[in-house]
Amino acid sequence: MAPQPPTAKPFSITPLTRKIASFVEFSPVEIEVLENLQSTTRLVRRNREIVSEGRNYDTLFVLLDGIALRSRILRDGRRQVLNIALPGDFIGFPGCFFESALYSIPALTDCVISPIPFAILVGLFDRQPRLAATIFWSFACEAAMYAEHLIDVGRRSALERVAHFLLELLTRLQVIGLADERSFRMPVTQELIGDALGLSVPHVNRTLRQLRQDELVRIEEHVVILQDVEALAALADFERSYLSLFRLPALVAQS
Amino acid sequence: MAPQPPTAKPFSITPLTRKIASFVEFSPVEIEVLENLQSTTRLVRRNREIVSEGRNYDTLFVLLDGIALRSRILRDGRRQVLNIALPGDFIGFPGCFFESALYSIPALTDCVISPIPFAILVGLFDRQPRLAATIFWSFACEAAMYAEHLIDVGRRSALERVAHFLLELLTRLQVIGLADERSFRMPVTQELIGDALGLSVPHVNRTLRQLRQDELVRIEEHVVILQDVEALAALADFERSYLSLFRLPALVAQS
DNA sequence: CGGTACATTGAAGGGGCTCAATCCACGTGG
DNA sequence: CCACGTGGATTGAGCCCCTTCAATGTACCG
Repeated sequence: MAPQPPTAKPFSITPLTRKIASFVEFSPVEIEVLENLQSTTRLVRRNREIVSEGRNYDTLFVLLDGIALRSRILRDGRRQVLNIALPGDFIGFPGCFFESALYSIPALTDCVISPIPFAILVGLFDRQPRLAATIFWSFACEAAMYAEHLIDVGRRSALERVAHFLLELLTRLQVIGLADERSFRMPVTQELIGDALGLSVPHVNRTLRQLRQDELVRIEEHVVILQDVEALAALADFERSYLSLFRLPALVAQS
Repeated sequence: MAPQPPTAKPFSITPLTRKIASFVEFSPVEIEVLENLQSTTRLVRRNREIVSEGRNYDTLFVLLDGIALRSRILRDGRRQVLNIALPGDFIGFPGCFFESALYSIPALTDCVISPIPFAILVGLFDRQPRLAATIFWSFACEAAMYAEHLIDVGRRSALERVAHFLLELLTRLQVIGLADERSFRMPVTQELIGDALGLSVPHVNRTLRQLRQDELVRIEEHVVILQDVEALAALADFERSYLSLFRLPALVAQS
């Protein structure tokens, strides 16, 4: 599905564990608990919904493999893609904390997910506070992505938006070892980009052409190549701190 | 600052307590713990910053009185207002969970705030899991507001955006007893609305004029009157469930 | 009385949309 | 092996929503 991760890890380590453990040093016991949380798995086929807007859930899910979207369809058919869920992400926040899910989560590719009942998650706060705090933090990180996305759509031009969108994807995929220095593989259609950024398909097309002509981005056969990451970051005013500079270590040490 | 709350409560109850207790039935002990969290207060003057982007914090804050903004200023001076913080809201999520705050939080009016150290918040998960879960949920609610805001800016017209924005404010203010059936008092400038919704000031002006001509909204002397809430909700496709229909009771019962 | 903050209005322009046609790769069934 | 359908990319023409720039009005305030 993507380039191999740069660092080899034991095959039993899931993307969630890898992501979370890349920030905090966990004990073997904590790692084991974390892995056990993900022991039940389920396969969801491409284009089916992992979560459906309006239905009621009493589990969260961890996305173990594949890519999913969080999206809302408006009455008149317009669609807004809120976010893209990558391996290691929790699915169901914040929607699942409501009586009925606020958004749908369709699988963009075949997905392997692992349900985590609320009750277990809540119990974690007692028995594994460091783990709980880490999971808790990951929700804060997701909220920060929404906020950053909001700035994107509210105050940036189409060119800046697309650049920012691709840079965020690159950075997030790098964290979980699914992207190399400047490229990644993902079935991003222009319709998807448009629905994420509030643009029409024709205009996404023209914007991508512009980026191609400026030799900044190439998309070929579902492989996205950011030819000049520096220039793109300058263009989009991209600050990666909201994806990495979190203060979990301090938080956890205090508890 | 606004119409009187519809239900009389003991004067010692803070807006946070009132808001949280409106969803879940708490014991007297829990109420007391919740109140004690807010025993230290600080006054922040209008136009000063409660939180400054880039600085480091080890407390969250509860907004006890007044109105604050969460916002980001881009390099070229464009501003995006992410959200409006009302009495009873937590301030500092998600920004304060990062090494340096991601956004600034300027006080729109004089504000009374109460700092809550991270350490205490984390400790709460042990000793008062119901309270902790409730606070936890309020973060989910905030994330949902970001997502809803994103849909607004990404896929709705200026008219729909303004209508949705005002409806959300009305609903949130009603929850804390600061709005009556169809109006509230708040110093919303057209610049603020524009920066929240990704619109220019002149266009906000024209949009408001349209709403006024259609006899849907009047803004006079900082008092916002939604003359026809039903029609506005239909226009904006406003669904209040993301502000109220949360499933905390079930969550807490399980723990 | 001048300064500041905000609302209002007009003119002109552009960024992005809508509508529509075309093209291409791919899969599927006859 | 070809015909056909489908999903997606691409391109063009026309236009409109919203922006930018600029001027004016109007409170309020030290």
